[in-house]
Amino acid sequence: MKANLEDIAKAAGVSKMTVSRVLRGGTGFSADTRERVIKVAEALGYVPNKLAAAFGSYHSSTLVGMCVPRLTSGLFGHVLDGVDRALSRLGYQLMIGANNHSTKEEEDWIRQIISWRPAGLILSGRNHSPATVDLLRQAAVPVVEIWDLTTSPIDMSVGFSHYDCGTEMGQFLIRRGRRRAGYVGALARADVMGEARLAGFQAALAQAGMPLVEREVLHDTPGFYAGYYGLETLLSRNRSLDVVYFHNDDMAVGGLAYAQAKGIRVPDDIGIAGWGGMEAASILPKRLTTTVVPTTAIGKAAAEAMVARLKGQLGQDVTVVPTRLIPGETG
Amino acid sequence: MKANLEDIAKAAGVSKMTVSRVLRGGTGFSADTRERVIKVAEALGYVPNKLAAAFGSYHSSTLVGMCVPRLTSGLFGHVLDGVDRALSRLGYQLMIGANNHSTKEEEDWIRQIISWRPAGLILSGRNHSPATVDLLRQAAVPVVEIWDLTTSPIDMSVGFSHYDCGTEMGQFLIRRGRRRAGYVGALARADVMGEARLAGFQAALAQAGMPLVEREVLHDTPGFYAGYYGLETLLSRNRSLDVVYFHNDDMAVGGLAYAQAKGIRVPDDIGIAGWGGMEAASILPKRLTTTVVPTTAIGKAAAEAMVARLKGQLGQDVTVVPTRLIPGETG
DNA sequence: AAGAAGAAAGTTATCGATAACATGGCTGAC
DNA sequence: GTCAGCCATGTTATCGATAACTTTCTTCTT
Repeated sequence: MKANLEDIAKAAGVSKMTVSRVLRGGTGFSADTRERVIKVAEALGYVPNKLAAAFGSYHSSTLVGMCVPRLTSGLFGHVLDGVDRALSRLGYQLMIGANNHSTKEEEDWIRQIISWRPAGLILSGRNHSPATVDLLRQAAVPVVEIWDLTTSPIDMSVGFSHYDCGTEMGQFLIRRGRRRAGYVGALARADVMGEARLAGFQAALAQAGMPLVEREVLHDTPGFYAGYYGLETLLSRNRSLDVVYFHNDDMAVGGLAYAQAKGIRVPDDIGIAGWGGMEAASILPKRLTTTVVPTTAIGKAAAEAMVARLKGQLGQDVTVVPTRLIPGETG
Repeated sequence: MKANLEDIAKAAGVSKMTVSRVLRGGTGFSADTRERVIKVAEALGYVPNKLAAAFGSYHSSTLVGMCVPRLTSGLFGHVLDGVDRALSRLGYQLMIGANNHSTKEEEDWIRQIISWRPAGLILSGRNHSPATVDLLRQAAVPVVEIWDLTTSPIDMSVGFSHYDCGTEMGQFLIRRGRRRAGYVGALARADVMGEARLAGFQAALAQAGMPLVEREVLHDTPGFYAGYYGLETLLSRNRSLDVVYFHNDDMAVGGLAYAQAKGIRVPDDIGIAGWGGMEAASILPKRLTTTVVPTTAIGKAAAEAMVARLKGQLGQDVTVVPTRLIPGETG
């Protein structure tokens, strides 16, 4: 890595500062100078040093950190994509991390990231360790919390209410005549937002005077297998259930597979509802009853809120994105 | 962000350099000094400035860049996860980008990333623009290319042969008695590696004296819908096919759904084979015939090769990871 | 007891870009 | 004709940590 501003300056017969101004596309130089500098920079194969730029002035970092629960989650893949598309177009770089649903791991990650003096951070979830909140406040870095909206944000936030998702689905299933509901989840302590959906679901049942008949929460990745075996466990305990709400679509599809394998008719014998809106769910023989989350839009909105803040514009502090309940044919 | 090395040095009554040595866990200080410095650093809530560290010395960057084709790909989500787990444990940070199967976008991304002087880069694929190769050579940055192994690497590489995947599947299907094969793919020009699988597949057919009867390549995301409509198109052109090889599992599952919807029996009327090993495929009523790719292992191996290089150890330049053909019940 | 060897510090220069301020030349208004 | 004011530029200081030396102080050997 050879050429720096000084080399260009010498070759073009101007000062470093003028080169800097030209290359950043500012003002304060003639068209003639501009052309000369750009030509020289290209000839020397100049590669800017953002390390130096960001270090020298606290305003010029183009680094944005983003922390998701798991990198293998299909939903968050789309959120990440939405963020990346919006940010990279504007010249920002994305640093990612996974917290595995642990506030401790999130704190460790933030400690690392903060030391890079990022322009902003995007976090998923509202659950942070006290040390994390301290750290963020001290660093005075813009923060967008995405995914959940139920509590008050640190700074900005983009998302929806998981509780409301659960309530809406509960009410829908009751309207469809379901009376004996069960729930299959995963990672109870860790995934606060899954718990919020369950709480909303139970609230809807309670308001209609029904209990949650049975629940099973596995200590496993919330995927197909967990759904399959979760439903098996639930039904082995109680055959009278007429609908099961799953932690997410992956698990619901697993449950569907179990029902099919055992000759249990869906939705006649039992209803099945998921959450999240995985792509696969929409092309099953029977469309899954679920709640679709606008993942890419959340990512895009988060990136835009961040950029607005960085540009000093007055952005919205809380952005609510609508989820959509898909009636489907399994509920 | 207040405290820096100097503040700690003053408060502890030592020099900046000593503080630096202590906090980096080097040598050259007494146990007494060490304790004092660490206590002061904690009291002041010191957050290191990696920007300054990386800028000041070219050896201390802990930034690794990784570029994948699409962030929404389930397979690459797992690769990313493997890389992240291995790297973050060692204190490295991951900067990501997506190239959307375009060497131009990859080049743009690399240009951005290089200006952060990363310790290393992980790229997916072997197809790079000449300018990219130049840039990488000039920057003298360690590079791990993952995913495909068929051509000679820039630096290090981790992956397998897509061509061989295709050949193996072709031979397998022939052994199962298939004679009239079709192919459904997507994004032909862009996804070089999908094309390599097809080439291998065709080579296997040719060696057995069979042609590829029919092929359909959609200009669409290689997902469920593309598979569904791809098979529909293929069969509308030629009903005599007895097996169809799909670009990936997502598309194969879409094809499976189409067959089911139209009452076409699988594997009796037609065989279906995919590639990649998506989780969902393994729990379908009939296990999908496919090739499983060890995604997480590839990520882990790539990260380890990178770290070995960064630590000056002599690592393997080419790591071959085995793929596994799953016979399944649809082929 | 003198000198060598090594541990525990301190000093100085440096990385590359940018902010903030300083300068010099030209234009236009009165 | 003069001076305000703007434009194009140059100068200087600075960000925080680290590499490479240098210095000081022990300790051990012969």
